[in-house]
Amino acid sequence: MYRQAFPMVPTVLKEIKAALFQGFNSLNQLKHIHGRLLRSGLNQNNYLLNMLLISTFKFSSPNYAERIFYQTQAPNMFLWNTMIRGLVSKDRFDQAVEFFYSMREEGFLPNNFTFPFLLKACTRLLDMELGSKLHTLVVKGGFDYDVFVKTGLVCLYAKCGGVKDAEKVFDDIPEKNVVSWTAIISGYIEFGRFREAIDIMEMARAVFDEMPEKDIVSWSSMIQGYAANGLPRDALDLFYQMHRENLRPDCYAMVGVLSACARLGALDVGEWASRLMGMNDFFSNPVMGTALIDMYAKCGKIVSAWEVFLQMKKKDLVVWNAMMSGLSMGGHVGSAFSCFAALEKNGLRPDGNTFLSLLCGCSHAGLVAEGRRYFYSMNSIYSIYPTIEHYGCMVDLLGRAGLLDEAHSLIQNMPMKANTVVWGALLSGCRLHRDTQLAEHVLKQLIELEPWNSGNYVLLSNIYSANKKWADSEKIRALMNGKGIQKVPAYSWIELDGVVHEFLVGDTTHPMSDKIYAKLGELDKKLRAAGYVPITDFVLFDVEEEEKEYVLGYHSEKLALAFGLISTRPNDVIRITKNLRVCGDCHMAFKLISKITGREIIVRDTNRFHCFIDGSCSCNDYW
DNA sequence: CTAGGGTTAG
Repeated sequence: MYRQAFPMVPTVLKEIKAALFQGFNSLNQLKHIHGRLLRSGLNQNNYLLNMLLISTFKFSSPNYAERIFYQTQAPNMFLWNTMIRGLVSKDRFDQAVEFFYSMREEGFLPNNFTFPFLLKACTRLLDMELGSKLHTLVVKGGFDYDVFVKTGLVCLYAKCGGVKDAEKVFDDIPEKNVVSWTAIISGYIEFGRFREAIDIMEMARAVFDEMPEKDIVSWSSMIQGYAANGLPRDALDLFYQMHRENLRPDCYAMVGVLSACARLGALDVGEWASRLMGMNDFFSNPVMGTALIDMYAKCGKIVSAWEVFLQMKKKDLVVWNAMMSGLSMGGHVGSAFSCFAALEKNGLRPDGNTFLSLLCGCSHAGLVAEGRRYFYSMNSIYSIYPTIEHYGCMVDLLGRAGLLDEAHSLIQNMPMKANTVVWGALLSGCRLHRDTQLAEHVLKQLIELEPWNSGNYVLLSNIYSANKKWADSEKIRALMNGKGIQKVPAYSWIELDGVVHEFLVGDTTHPMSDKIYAKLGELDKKLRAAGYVPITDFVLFDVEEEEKEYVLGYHSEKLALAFGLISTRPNDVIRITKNLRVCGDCHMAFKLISKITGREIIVRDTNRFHCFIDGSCSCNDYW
């Protein structure tokens, strides 16, 4: 049917404008309006087209947006900017940059609105070459004064340049605002991934304390930064402070605090924090759900983790991986295997992390054959190349099972250079199976890779002593002392009423120290009566000879346990977290203590969970 | 029409 376009324009224009202002409920509705625009001859009205484009990106249809754009005869700056912004918002960074080049070919110069989008694309692409060019263009175009543009540059340098460059741009911003302040904080935090985290967080904190105005983004960035950079207690402190200042956490702050709780094993805090939000937020947002699952799993409450997992509406691969990793750590390997099968049925493809969870689960359960099968299937079925972490898991698996030669030859044949994690895994195997000869070789590798780590020297010298090679033993001691090497202290902590109590070996600084030691004395009597003898044969344990028995009695996990026993009600479960692996002597003592006291004790070490109930442990003494 | 923030594994 032929329609005369012109006379209809005023009414159609009104309708289309109304529709555009109102927004659309579906992409089809949008396409319908686009059709009307085309038929009415208004399809070259850039103002209307721009509104249409923005809506199209809202519906996640960058391809359709492109079609609209290419039908436009004379796109103006607004349209170019909207396209670039839209593509960036859909993570199509390469395409955004291509659009930028076409734009310049068409004779348009980027303006102050173009640069922030472009800089973001550039940042995400980690393309510093393009970044430098953009910086030059910014200066040439005279957009140097613009806070928005400058903040984009701060982010660029922070992510793919260096903090120094980021600082230079930041200092130069004439009128800084919350966003630019937060950008430089994020820059420090980002940098913490490569450098000494503690210093970096101190720098970030200095800026945070100094900034004139903070908003939820600044708070959650700091919280997340603490959590991710090994300072989860500071993350909690800051979260509490934010709460005291009556700022409601949003999903980013929530993810940050849950991640901190997961690292600390602080279940009560985690549950309290999660209740500050509606449960639906966790079920509908995969990132939040993952954080909650991980928190529950790492705090040993796997049932709750599973419940969250079941209720989540959209489960992406990360959600599955977190669940599987939690199951593996908790010793529920069979469930992790089932998850793996279910994941594929749900149309997802496993990635490297999926296999790390599986291999870690096999390792804890001693399932050598299954582990080998998964490991070799990575390449042959899924075309995933094992990384050094996968090799580390395999060495761990084989080493625990006593297949030390196979583990060693795996290291020698792997396509990359072994790191300390891999050698460390083999060393654990040597320790478990009392192979001092191989351990000697491993320790030499470790000393080469980390000459600052005292433990390696102590162990090697112990081995020499055990083999009566006194001169060698003495040489190693001298070498170590000459370098002024210090030990990494082991510590354990326990959470009570939202407060984290920390203990070092032989710690006497806790306010209840007297009672704790009294309790330990009482326990020791009962233990010895029950037939416990301290294990002091520790050639392959990093314990100084003369202090062995003394130290064993006051290991950090024992102090935390004694404190837990006197500070909780008789039937409460005691949850302890340790920054290193739980020691063999403590493990034996804890089993007996769980029987003597009738308590359930859960210890999370760097590696796995140990649930002590009625005299036995969930790891079956295999860890 | 603009800039800053997140999860598993390390």
